[in-house]
Amino acid sequence: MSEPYYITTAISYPNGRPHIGHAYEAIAADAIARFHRMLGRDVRFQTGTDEHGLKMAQTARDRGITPKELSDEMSSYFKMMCDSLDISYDRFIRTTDPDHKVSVQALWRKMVDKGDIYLGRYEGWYSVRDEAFYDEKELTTGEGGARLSPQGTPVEWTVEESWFFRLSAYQDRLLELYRNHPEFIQPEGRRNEVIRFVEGGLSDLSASRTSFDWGIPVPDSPGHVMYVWVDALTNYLTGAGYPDLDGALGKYWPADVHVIGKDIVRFHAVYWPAFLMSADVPLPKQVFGHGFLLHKGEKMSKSVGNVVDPIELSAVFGVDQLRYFLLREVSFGQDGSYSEDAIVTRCNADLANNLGNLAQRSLSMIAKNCDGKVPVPGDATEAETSLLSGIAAAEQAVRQHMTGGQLAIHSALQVIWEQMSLTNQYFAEQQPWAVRKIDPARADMILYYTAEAIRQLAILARWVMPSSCDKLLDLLAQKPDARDFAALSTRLEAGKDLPAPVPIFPRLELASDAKGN
RNA sequence: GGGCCUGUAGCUCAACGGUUAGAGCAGGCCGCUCAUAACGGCUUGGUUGGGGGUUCGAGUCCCUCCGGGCCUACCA
Repeated sequence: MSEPYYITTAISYPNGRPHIGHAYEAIAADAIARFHRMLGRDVRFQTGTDEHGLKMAQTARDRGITPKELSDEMSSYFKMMCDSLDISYDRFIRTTDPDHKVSVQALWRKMVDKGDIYLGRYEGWYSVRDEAFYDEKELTTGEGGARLSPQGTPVEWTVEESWFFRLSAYQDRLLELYRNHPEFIQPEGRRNEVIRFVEGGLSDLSASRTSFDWGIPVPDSPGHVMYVWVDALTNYLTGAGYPDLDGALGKYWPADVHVIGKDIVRFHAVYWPAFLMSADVPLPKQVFGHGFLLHKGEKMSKSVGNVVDPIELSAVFGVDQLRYFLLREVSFGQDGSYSEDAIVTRCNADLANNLGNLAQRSLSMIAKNCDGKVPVPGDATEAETSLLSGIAAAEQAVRQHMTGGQLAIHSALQVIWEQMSLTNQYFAEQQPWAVRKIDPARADMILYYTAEAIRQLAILARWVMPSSCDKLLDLLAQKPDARDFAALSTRLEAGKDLPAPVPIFPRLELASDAKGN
């Protein structure tokens, strides 16, 4: 069996509908997962929802339904988003899944056995109305000097019993991990921040709550439910069959990469490895903190009203168009900016004009002049040789960008699209439409090599735009099992019947009411 | 308060301390007609945020100022 590859996204907290940021993370992780599948790896890709906690319980109460009913509904929106964006998850995990409870409680017991869990007190300013603790500096002073929460509700100093995790004991081992495995936290900037944070000293972590009950119960401790991060992070292990890592799914652990947003790097790069060290579970190989998507350079927020529904966007511009745009336009790891305007510009230039039109013009020439069959290649000249060797070199560059620990998705795409431009150049220089009049065999040959280049380019881009590239490969009569990187070296078969060509990437237009958005 | 990152052509970004700072998109001109008014060629455009310094040589290193962003911290 081929080498396992386990990749996860963060699980989303479904107290609202999914937004473009959720879509971005899912798309990026999906592309990486598909890339490794095309490389022949045995890929396991997991995403899902994190459903416990106070907020969900409150919202459910407000709506007069049970937390489970609420999370069933909300989780389904996230699953629907994944399905409509062609996210090829192997499991959509929910923290309310029965096996997750088993997994979390097993991990907890291991940490208890290690002596890393102890009973203590969690103290702070607590608002009964908000059911939340607030930091001193968040408070405001109301009438008569009363302390108020940011929501204006009264707070009182509250002492709550809580189980604590002995995080402080892991400072040295964590620093050693970061030192010995620079690739553990990526990108580089995030790594530096985490190191400085840990160097500054670690406090023990409150690991249970008694103020609400919508969560996974702490074993043998009535009234206590698991703190959110113990619960949520463990989903990655649950997906590998924990506590039975010798089972069918155990081969996927340790995970190759957790793809997450930069805001939760600390939980994944500090708490998570500490929990695992405590429980004697091998550590994941990498935590990759991607950047945020900004709308025209500004943060998205409900109050500004620039929160965009990814499903709507993909319905307007196309799923693969959205996928391509996000992965090509944003430097993976950096923050990125998007706008409908930018999507249209980028997709028209790269997809409709460069790739789509190239395919359409060459394939329709084959349809008209070659009886709809793959023409005979003949003996390649310098032009054809360098065309294909350029693409072969690009494939190597793409592999390096995607497997070098950097996950430079945008660079990989850039390299592929350079080859598309070169193929357009080849086609224009060779002028098969003119050559046909004086040397039909040579014209056939030009069309053959152009089609072959398109076949290879479609394979190279397929992990980013699965359905469009599959359509393109359909037009080249390629079988489903001839679409991975291994198939790059098997040339088009002359004489094979091709279906009538159809345009794959239509030109996009900005909806008039969306101009400038 | 401490620390990190960043500011390069209208836009998005490249440039091991080394020849006249590059590319894509956008703009302009020309060509072509096979194609989704697409493609190809040529081209306009930057005192690399300001100032100072190190160096034979600085976008690249150092200092400082200005403008963004982020992490972190119990100064009222």
